[in-house]
Amino acid sequence: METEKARLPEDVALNCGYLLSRLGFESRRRFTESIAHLGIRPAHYGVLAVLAESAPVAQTELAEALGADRGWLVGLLDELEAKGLVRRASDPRDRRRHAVSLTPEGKRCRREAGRIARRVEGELLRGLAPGEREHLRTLLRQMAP
Amino acid sequence: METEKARLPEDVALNCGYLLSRLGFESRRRFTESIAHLGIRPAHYGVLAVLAESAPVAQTELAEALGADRGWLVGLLDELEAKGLVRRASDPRDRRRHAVSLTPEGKRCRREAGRIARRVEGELLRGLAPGEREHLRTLLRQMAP
DNA sequence: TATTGTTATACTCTATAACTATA
DNA sequence: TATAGTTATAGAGTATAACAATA
Repeated sequence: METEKARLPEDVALNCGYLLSRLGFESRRRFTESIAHLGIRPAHYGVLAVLAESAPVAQTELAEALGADRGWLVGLLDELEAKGLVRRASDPRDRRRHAVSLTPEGKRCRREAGRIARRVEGELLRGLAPGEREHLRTLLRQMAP
Repeated sequence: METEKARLPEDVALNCGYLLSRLGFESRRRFTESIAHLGIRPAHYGVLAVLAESAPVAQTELAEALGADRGWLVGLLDELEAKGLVRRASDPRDRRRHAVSLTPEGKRCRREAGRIARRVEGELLRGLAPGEREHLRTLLRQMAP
């Protein structure tokens, strides 16, 4: 048995895919924790954020804007509706469609969670100078599409 | 119902936490897919990589090097052992401890998966110039400690 | 026949705690 | 009593397919 401490090799620890995966997980974990007192999880926040900008909207379009499956969205909307944060109204012109929109409480929750998201981002980037933060944002944005 | 497409607001789409989480997930997804033919998942690769550098090592130390729980490691080692990629030998000086190490096949698998990791990283960063890639790596490393 | 919302299922990753055998 | 390994459980996130109502 070796006496030296076991450690992750450099080629892994410096791989951007590994770093992104690790930091991405940590980022989500912190945000989840920081909005828990609002009674929502990150996925709920995504729904509220889209609705704040584009409501009313049908569920399929909402799922598409989130890059998610429409079946997965149903449960989230059930929870958000039960909390009084969103409304589902059936569209009179096409009764298959539900027009989803935010309630006033939903709008407040989105704003508050948005403030928290900015704060958590600040904590996550605390090791970087302001210029570096913007450069990182640019690089990530460039990879994202 | 609005006619314009629903979309994610800018303050979310440009939040570094959101971008990291999204890219981290995508990165892991691609790597998982790319090593599937080796019969391992990313977590197995982490184990192999640590062992390639620091074996033999006890399971608790291995888990610590991976930033993981020792209970979670057990199942991974069972699978790796069943595939003939790692060996567990009981330490004669302390029979509670298992000295874990790589088999020759385990070493080969680690090298092959390492090559794949570099390739996947290259594909992930294809939108960035070489200098930008190194800058990104530096920024991520700076956040990671 | 195609689409919208719904329901069900399964699989992975993660977190936690309790159990055993050794020390 | 403390530690190493093991086992069991539960929750969240994701992916997939099949279903009923409506177009």
